[in-house]
Amino acid sequence: MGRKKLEIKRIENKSSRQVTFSKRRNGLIEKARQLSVLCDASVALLVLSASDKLYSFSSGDKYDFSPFLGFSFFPI
Amino acid sequence: MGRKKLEIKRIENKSSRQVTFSKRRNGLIEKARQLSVLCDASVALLVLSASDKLYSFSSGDKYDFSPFLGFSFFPI
DNA sequence: AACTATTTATAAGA
DNA sequence: TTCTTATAAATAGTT
Repeated sequence: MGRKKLEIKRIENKSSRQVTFSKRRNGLIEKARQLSVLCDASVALLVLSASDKLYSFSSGDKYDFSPFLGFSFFPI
Repeated sequence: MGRKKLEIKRIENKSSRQVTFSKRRNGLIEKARQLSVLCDASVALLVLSASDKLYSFSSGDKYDFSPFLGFSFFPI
């Protein structure tokens, strides 16, 4: 999508990468929410930026992912 | 997207809901993968269908979400 | 942060 | 249910 087709490989330019991260992270979270609503599905999504900021979504109806996910999230 | 605009609320027709689930689940997983590659982000995604089938994605480079997620996933 | 030209995702239909 | 296609939505590059 967008003015040009983008190859799916690491974006080398740092500011472009940050802008794309912000746009696509928001898009992904919204898509996750839509899937859970439209299809009665439980969805948990965690995104960790390269600078270790955490963004997440969890549909908390039938199952609840969130309490444990905080702890599951660890460096290897 | 698609022939008509779709309201974001539970799809009542069961077969439509299943078809939409399958399409959007695949789309969401692909978007998660792209975000992780493009932006050097760690992403973990869990999707549980209404009939309790699990689908997941995890970018396993800097952080590894998957081992714990299996256990984090519980009915409330 | 907004815009908009394009690409991509997908709702219906075949 | 797999493929097609018209259309809605996301977003890459621009301002």
